[in-house]
Amino acid sequence: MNYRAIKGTKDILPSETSRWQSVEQIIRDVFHRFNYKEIRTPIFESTALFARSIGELTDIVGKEMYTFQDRSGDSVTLRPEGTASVMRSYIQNNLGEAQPLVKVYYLGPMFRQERPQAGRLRQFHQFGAEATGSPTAETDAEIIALAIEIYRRLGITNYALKINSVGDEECRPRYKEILRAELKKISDKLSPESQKRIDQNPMRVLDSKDERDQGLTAHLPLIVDYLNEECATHFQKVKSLLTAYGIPFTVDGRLVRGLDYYTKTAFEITSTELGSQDALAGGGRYDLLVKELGGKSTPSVGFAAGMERLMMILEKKGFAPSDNTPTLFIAVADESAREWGLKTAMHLRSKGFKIEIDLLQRSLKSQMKEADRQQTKFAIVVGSTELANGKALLKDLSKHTQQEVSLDSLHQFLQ
RNA sequence: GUGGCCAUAGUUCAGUUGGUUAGAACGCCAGGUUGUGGCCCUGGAGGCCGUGGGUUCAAGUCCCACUGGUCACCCCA
Repeated sequence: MNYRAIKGTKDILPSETSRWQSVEQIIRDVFHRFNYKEIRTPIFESTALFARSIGELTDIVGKEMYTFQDRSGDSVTLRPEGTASVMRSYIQNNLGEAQPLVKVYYLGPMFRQERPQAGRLRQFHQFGAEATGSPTAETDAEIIALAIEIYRRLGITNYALKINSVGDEECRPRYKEILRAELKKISDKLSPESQKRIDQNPMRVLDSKDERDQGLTAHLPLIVDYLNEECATHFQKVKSLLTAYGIPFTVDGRLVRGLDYYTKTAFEITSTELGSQDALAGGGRYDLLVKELGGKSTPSVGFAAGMERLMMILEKKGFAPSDNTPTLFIAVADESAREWGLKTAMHLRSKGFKIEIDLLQRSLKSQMKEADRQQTKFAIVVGSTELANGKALLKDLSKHTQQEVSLDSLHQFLQ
């Protein structure tokens, strides 16, 4: 075989697209119920946008981006996530000037050059939402509830919501210093990865999967205990709203987001039905980002979720997509009926019916087999006799019944 | 980037201590009173056994490399 899809990319085949479309439709519907409008941004942006927003020191920017020079020598990057582009667009198009709160969602491919594994591809799909312009805890709670509602609608049950507050530009640096000092005391016992993080991003050490690290850091202070009053009040409000909404959650004081722009609320939704890549969705508040990107200081909250991971669960659960099968298969018994069949197919399609007809000049038996394979609701067999009589047998393929119908009023029987 | 496992028809797999023409199931195609699906029956097409080296009288089977896949680390959705 000469050509294969690039490592870490996948074809979504005709046998799978119905399921994807159904799921996407439900996701869009939930977004619309919360009055979020879709935004579609380009899938590539100038490299600097991502470096600035996601953070120069993150793994995403440091080693996972598809970055290249275009023919004019500009450095461009395939988007590794959605928020940066949305915020860029928000600023560029002055979306915040038309209304104080802008609520948008997106759905589309993202790109990160990681080693592929279960639930992790190089081109993958994310959906997400951003609510920009509100500092209130109500907005954080809405974003979380919105994400949860999508999973609820899709019938996902084995998930867990973890939340945390990562503080703001005032209390977080203070906490980081305290934590850093504590980590330095045990630094020689920590994993090499964690040692590196002590200076760069000490909070990530608490998030380490390494069991020895977890044991060593078990008793260290958590940021929830060092929040300033504003952050603490905000966090409290988010929690009480989630409780009021009937959304179960656990506070995980070690939860940290991988992108640098988060402040205050951080959350993650994980599923026990996935492999080691078990995060279904993640998000939080990022009050500093818009200003960081050159806009007016504007508070914002959002989340992003992985489509493939969601599809993995839904496929396992046997999620049934909405019906896409043809309504009628027109089977022609002889040459005299072929042209009639083709014309009738066109006519009925224009009336809004899903019609299939054989294009391979196959035998009647083969046509019937094809109708069965396609799981069409009805099949009709037409030959010279039927054309002469103006009547034919319409067969209900699942009920195994048939009735004589007039060829002129076929559409009346196709419900 | 590091490591484990895997690689045989379209698909899922079986291939005995290396030993003649590489098999099954499903799928596909064609038939089964020349105008009728699903079940059943019969027949058929379809494999340089991932690629390249090596060991051997003999390699799908053993060894090495490469490529690809997969899972995990890492990271994250």
